[in-house]
Amino acid sequence: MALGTRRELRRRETVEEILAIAIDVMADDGVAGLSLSEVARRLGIKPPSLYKYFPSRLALYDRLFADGQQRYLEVFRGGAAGADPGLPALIAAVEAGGRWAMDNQALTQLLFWRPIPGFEPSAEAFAPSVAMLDEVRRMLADAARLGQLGPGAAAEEGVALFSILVAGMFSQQLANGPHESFADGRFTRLAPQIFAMFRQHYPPTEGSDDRRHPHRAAQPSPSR
Amino acid sequence: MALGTRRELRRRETVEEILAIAIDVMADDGVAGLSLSEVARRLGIKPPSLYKYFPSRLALYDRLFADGQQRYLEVFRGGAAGADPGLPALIAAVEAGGRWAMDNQALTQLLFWRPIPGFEPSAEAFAPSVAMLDEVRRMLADAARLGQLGPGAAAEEGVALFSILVAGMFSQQLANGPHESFADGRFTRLAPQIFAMFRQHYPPTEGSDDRRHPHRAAQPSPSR
DNA sequence: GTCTATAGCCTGATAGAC
DNA sequence: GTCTATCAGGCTATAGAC
Repeated sequence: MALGTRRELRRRETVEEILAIAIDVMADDGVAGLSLSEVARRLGIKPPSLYKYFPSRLALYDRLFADGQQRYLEVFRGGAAGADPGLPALIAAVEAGGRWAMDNQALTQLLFWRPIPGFEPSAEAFAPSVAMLDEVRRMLADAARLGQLGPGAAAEEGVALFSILVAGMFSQQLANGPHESFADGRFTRLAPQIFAMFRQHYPPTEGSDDRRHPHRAAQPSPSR
Repeated sequence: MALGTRRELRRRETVEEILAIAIDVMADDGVAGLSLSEVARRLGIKPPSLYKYFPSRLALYDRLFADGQQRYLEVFRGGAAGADPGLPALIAAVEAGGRWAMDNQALTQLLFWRPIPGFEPSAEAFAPSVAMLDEVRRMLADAARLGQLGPGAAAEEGVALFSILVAGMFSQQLANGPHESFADGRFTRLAPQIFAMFRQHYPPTEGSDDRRHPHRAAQPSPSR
């Protein structure tokens, strides 16, 4: 359903407009300060008309959460795409995600914190978040397989520790330097040290297939 | 001024009551959902009466921020008090702070995040936060002096990295497991690993006065 | 899909009586 | 320091005309 008839195309455009305005309103008035009346005002319609597109304020939050999570996931994957597999891909992905987070602070707060009591994202809206975690786990497993990290990095504890590092970096930067860029931020610019810490905590095991640092444990790598 | 006449004592008590109720309201309705009317309702007075104690809603936030920061600092120092100086004191302090954070989530959000657009804590309210940072820096310097950590740990970068670790642990736990305790939380229970990571990143230098681990062998210095 | 009208709340803040 | 009265709005949401 919802094929590309002109009517439905127009409807989609309006929904996208509403979402973009809602993000602006959150940027101005805080995530919790999102109001349907203000969105309607900026869109040039009356508040009741919004109910043709979203059945309630919480439904709007849910859609914002779902779309934000989805966009973050895409940016994350896009960041990984250009880099070598394993740790380099993961680092590139986190950096791309960090730039997006600094450019989309209201959405990031909605995704990473819990600023709206009474709002629980629906399972559907939460799906990209689960995919995100899998993505990280997969990249950590790649890194372990490639001998860039020890095997523990891809276990539950490793994934949790990694998420703490990333969340801490984003949180501190958003709270204490929201106007600084990812590259220059007092906290986000420490990303390389953060990754170094993680690597030191899960160092590659001795005999692993480390194609990235072949000089370390000089072994003739058998050609396959 | 403000000596202990009966009148002023009573006034202080009322102010304390208002602050306690305000914290409850934030716990129920979110940090941004704090309303003077609701506070008045729960206190059993009419909203205008509140203005005898606080000149505005933002002033109430400022006082909540100042008191919260102060209490957190006291808990932090109290946690350090019982432990050996240096790293053990720092670890005990962070753990005490973490337990307090889980028990005072609304206040923690006000202190660590920026949920209220338009609210900037006054310099006065911010003072304990500065003292807090000094406290951490001092403890890291102690740890370096005692040979528990390398000297870089107490430099600006080390303090920032440490704050990222702590903020990440708190943030992830508050956002993803607010009902779990500090000891059992999926993220906060990883505190020992977090500290281990930090120590690995700033390992004690060779000839330092390491009274705590005199047996330890040389470690490679962090890559950089 | 837009509107008007309205219900039924809510808010922060001030003036001024007591 | 408490109150009433009031200003001057704000909000989500629904009913129903067009």
